[in-house]
Amino acid sequence: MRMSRMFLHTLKEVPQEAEIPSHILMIRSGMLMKVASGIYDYLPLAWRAIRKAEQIVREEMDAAGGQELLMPAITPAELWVESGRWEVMGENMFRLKDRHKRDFGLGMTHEEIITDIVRRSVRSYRELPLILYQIQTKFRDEPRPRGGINRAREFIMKDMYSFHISWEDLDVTYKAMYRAYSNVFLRAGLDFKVVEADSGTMGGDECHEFMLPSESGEDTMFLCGKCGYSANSEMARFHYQKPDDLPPHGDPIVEIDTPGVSTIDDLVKFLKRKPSDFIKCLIYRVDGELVAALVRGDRDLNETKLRKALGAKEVELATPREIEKATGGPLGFSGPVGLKGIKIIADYEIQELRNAAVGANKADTHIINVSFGRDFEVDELAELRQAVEGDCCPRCHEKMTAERGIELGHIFKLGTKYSDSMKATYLDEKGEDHPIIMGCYGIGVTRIISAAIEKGHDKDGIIWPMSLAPYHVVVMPVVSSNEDQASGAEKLYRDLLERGIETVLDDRDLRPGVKFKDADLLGFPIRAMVGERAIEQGGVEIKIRGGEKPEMVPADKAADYIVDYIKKELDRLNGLRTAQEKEEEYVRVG
RNA sequence: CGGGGCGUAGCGCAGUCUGGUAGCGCAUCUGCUUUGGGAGCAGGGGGUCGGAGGUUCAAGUCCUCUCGCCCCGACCA
Repeated sequence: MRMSRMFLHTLKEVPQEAEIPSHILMIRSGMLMKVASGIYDYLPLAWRAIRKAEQIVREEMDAAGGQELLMPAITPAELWVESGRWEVMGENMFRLKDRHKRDFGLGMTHEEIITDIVRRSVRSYRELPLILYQIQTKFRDEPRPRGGINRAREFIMKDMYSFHISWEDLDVTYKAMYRAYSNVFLRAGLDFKVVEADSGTMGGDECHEFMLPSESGEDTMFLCGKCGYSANSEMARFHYQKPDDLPPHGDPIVEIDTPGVSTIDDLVKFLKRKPSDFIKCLIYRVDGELVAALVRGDRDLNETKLRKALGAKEVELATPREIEKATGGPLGFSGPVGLKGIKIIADYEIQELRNAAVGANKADTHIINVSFGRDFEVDELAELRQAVEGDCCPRCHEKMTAERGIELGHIFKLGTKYSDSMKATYLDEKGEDHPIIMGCYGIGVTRIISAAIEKGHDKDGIIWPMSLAPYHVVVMPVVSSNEDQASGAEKLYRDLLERGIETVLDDRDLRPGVKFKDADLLGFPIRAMVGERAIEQGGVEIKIRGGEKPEMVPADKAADYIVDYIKKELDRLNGLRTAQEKEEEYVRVG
């Protein structure tokens, strides 16, 4: 590609819409253009990188026994109604009607569609296991798109689904996917971590997230440096040690006026006490029933833990009216003292509290000097609070660290959630009917690109891993109007093209500085320069993006040098993959 | 959905408080000079000031409504 003909518009200034490095650089480098919030044009350079990521994913999925297909993006409501997710997906789903007023949703994930395919075709246990996947544009009307293509409303995703006769068989594929996912990210040069996660509205059992540690990430993960325990913030448990002796109960409880003071922040100022001296009393609707959940004032309640502790399907904060009905007081003044007719569940820490302040279940009133066990009891103690940095590992009791991360992929054991509701069954050897056991596995393909830039950049621009770079090398005559330089560069350019190297020739008649800046911004892994110095010495200056000083290579060896370097670098990334494969045994399906 | 901020040329911004002929930098076009890290000079083009209504002799500026975008939070297959 000649840069004089390339559709490329780089920006010198930081676009006002962008905040995180990958978003800024994708716009500045002319890869990305916003069409609407969370909706982007992928311009030629971005598209080349995306296609490379896709290809890596495709190769690894095929190697792990997957078969690629393509499902529609426009999906009929009936299928979603069958699984119950037409409601569950709520406003996250883009919806439309056809001319006959029939309801459709734009695909945000395809469990329903694939389950429909399988139930209409698979009859026998002999056809299982089966692994199908697609790489396709997904649509999600995110409440808040952010970070450019990191969290977009339209994005490219690989979604894979597996079908089994048993949980044991699902395990085999799950492990194979775990490995295939690791391979994908290693080849993309991404140093990922795997964490336990909650399956949320996907339903199902075990699941893992593949995370790229990054400041720009939206998720927090908890990691134990000693035993390797890792979990996302939703799932992260911790070791709770009850103190051996607690201070004695203090003065008797007293009601005090707290006019209009209802948040912990305001109470801290009003009563001049620490946040940890308060008890947060949250009223939840748990599968239709109201429950009071207690955590210390400085803690956040983890709804996933609450849901699990109560063995419930759904937990949601109660409405102000429900709170009033349950406690007799308005929102912001709930407390456990004297609270009757409602189940109370508390975080373990609550039992340590003495002389705490709580809501009095009436307007503008709080109670102080409250002690657990003396002034109130609870129905149940459980781990309800969110883990924080410094909590101890639930397995080995070592201190854990917290780190931000970008979710690159997610694998789930679904079980029979969809096969039950949509009646996808197979016949076993005895001719008996059973629901098919399912797994599902997603990778954010476009997110691989933003993540790679998030990790691979410096003050001058992008530093692509060889495996994702839109082009491997830029050949640059330093002064295009100089005939020797132009013809030297042209020759190298043609040599490289002939040898199948993805090359651009910066033949634009611009000042050298502009071309250098663009080359750095666009992040080509290799820059081959033919300038005055090179011509004098009969060589080509070769500079590795992100590397040290350029190296002068004899002109007749330059193409070899570049070809070798690219091969070595791609081999290195592939080598990470095979090296890790040897470390662990795993079973490959297919 | 709650809180905060912003919409003025393709991009980045000033002008809005205090109403009076719409500006700057970058980009772009023409010419000349220049050429190893975002050149210089000269000349040119480009705007329904997000939209609608109102106040006023006069609105980018004041008032009302509305749309869009960004950030924090809630949410997140």
